[in-house]
Amino acid sequence: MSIAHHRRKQPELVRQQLLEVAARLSLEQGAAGVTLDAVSQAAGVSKGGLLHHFPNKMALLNGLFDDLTGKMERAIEEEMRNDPVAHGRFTRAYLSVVFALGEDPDAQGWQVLTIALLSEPHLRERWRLWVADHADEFIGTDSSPGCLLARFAADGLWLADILKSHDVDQSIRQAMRAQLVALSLQ
Amino acid sequence: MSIAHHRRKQPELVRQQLLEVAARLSLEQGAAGVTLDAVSQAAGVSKGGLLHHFPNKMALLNGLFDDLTGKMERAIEEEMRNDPVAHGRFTRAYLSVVFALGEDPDAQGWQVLTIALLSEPHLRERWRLWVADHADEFIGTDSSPGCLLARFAADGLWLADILKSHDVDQSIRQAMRAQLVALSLQ
DNA sequence: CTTGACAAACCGTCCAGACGGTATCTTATG
DNA sequence: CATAAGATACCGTCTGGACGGTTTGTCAAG
Repeated sequence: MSIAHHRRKQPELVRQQLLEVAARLSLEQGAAGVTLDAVSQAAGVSKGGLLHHFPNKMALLNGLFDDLTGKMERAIEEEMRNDPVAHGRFTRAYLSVVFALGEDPDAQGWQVLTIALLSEPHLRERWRLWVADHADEFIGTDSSPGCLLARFAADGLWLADILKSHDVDQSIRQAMRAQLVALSLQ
Repeated sequence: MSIAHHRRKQPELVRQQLLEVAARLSLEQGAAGVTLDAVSQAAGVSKGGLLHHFPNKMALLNGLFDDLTGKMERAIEEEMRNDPVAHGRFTRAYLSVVFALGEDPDAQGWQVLTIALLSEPHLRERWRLWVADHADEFIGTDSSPGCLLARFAADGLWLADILKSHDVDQSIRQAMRAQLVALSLQ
């Protein structure tokens, strides 16, 4: 009986807090660091509390996946609304979002997704479905080799951001982005 | 006291076998499937035998890393030897190796590396060093934005191969490669 | 007073690594 | 060359701890 037991109940807030903490832990300590004990403790909630919101660990990971892909979904839609050119519209939105990811220091929750993604075969499958759905939806405008290549390059940059493996100068970064946008139009 | 205890001793062979099995397990069951018990059993070696070759689990993972980056290293050097043009030579070799990876069905051991890489912070650091070393070594010939972009795109394709997230037609694949080679020359 | 939102103790399993041993190989010495 | 003396390559069991999940209890709000 402590803290959360006596404070005003805000289940949605606690749920969000749990997801946030899970993401942070996965970044700092690797996917292996995401244990029910660690997450619940870091979120200031008991293990039972965590399991009340997510009945098992996979539910927690799925929650993370839904949360993050949901945000990505909305960000992409937002970008697409401001793009008058049909051809390659999805690809350019994708570029915007991915590039922004690397520049926003507190967007690390996204990066965590990729890591968990690769570790968990189940989430790999969900990601494959996500990609297939979008490739299908925008097959008319974004299936050219140029678009595909641009998205692959963005993924590569994403990976580099996650691993912090390259130190890319900001101006070069922008030049690369311009080149990829050009690719999406060809 | 069985099998390997009575057969002629072949430490190097056993060591190789252990690495191979570890890679296979990681692919089939995810990183969590790489336990000392599972690896030793699948390799036909006792747990003690495994721990004789690799004093702890991290040593095993490091062994995997060394083995795979070593192979990659040699493959790249081989490719570079056959390339007369200095500018972008490393990048083109990198492209060759990465593209070949996705086409060779039994090169899946490589893919496992990436997964373990992202999961383990320690290996992430080692990978960062590997990249930094090579970027440094070929700074004179392969540091142009075009080269960087080409390598990022290759990484993205690599990721797609691992996740099996995209179904890229073989002819499109080759067209993309040609375009990336052109980028490495500009 | 019922129900949702937690707490806290507990359980079974799995896993990394330690340990004490045994079999085979290598090397040095007589 | 023979062989003793180690060094090296394994075997198989045990343990302590971590981790996912369950159960039971508690409190606050409606």
